[in-house]
Amino acid sequence: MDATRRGRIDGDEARRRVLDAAERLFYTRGIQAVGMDQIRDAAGVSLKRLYQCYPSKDALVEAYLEHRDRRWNDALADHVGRVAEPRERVAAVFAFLAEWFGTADFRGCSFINAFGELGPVSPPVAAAARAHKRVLRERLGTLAAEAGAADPDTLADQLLLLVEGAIVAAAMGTATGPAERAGSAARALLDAATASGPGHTLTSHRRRRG
Amino acid sequence: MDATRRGRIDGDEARRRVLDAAERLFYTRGIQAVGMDQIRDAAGVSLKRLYQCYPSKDALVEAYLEHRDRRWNDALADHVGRVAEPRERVAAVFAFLAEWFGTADFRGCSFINAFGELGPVSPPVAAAARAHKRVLRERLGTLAAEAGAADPDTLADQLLLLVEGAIVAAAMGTATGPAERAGSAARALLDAATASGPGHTLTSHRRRRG
DNA sequence: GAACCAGGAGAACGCTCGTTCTCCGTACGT
DNA sequence: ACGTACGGAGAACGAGCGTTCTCCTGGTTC
Repeated sequence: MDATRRGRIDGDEARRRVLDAAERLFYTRGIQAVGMDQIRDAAGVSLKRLYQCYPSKDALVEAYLEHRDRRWNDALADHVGRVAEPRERVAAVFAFLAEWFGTADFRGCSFINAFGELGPVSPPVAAAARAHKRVLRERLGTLAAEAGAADPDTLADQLLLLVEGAIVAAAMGTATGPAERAGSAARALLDAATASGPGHTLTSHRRRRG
Repeated sequence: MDATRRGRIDGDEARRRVLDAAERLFYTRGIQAVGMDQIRDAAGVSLKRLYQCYPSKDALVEAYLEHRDRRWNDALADHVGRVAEPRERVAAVFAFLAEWFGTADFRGCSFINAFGELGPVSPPVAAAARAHKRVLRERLGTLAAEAGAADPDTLADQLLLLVEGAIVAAAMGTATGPAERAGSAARALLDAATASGPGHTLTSHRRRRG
């Protein structure tokens, strides 16, 4: 068996194309709104092949969420990893959000959307969404601790609220510049949490009007 | 025609029961997951009557969102209205959230959920969700201005992010005590926004570890 | 009491969609 | 070159669901 053929596509290639198509469609239109036929059309594979790759729509949804989780976490880690200074690493989270919100096909958080859509009906979806957010919460906890917050747990939760809120507001268009607003709020909270705490860094960034 | 009969229920009574049942079911299980038959069963009316009250599922969904919007706004206004001191009125918003999150059937924000589920497919649902959030954003803007924020618009957006984030985190169970965490963050932001602003109230509430 | 009408119960219809099956062409092995 | 087995296209199947229709019961009116 050759590794790749022309005309008839390879198995791995098919899996990749199916997952790509599913991700784009599920994300932009919602999971229940897109049928397997549309995914087949977008992926350019036959229905038989599609079901060889993923035995059911549920399995495909699970793969979609897993893939999204990995890509999103990697992108965030990449953004944060480019910065060394602890306080700026927190800021990098919101810079990442700003960039993400500017994406053409941005439509909120796949996991919040999937949870709202299927959470009560599908335990796997609910679990995937919670797992995704748990990882994010832990990352924020690390950042808060590194930045010298007096109470990293509290700050981590507050940063999480800002991130979630910014994503939702960006998706619905209810706040102007949600990433920047969330970022400045995060900076203020970080200032307050480190000003009198034990890990005071003396690098006092003031906000514009503060 | 008598106002109320036994056995065969009145028209208004039917509308009320249908809307109540729809609200409970749509909210707890999601809109697409609930069929008209289930609403009929829960409301205890005939299918014919159901379609007399609401000519389609779409119309019922719209009525559901309208009703939820009014009830939620009224409850929030009630909570905030009991408090006079401007800074405490902001805090009352998060006290309201705390109470709401403690509700037995709490499952997040109907509008965020509906938007995630049907936003890309149903313009009316998207519009209703945006309208709901716009009202909330305006209320927060008023509260921020009353509290003497130097930049009420920025603070209003940040409070909105905290509220949205708290709701999402509460629904998914990703933060511990989201309402309280959001409330303390709001207090800190309010402090920072009024400390050097023109409308300084001198009522300086300090956070526990601040 | 008889005609009539409103309302209830649920069958029926048509459509969508997830999943499977059938048919056919085509590339590969001997 | 010929049989074979795999893959593609799409029909087919069955379930779910929004919506409508039918039938029947029971009350109201002359």
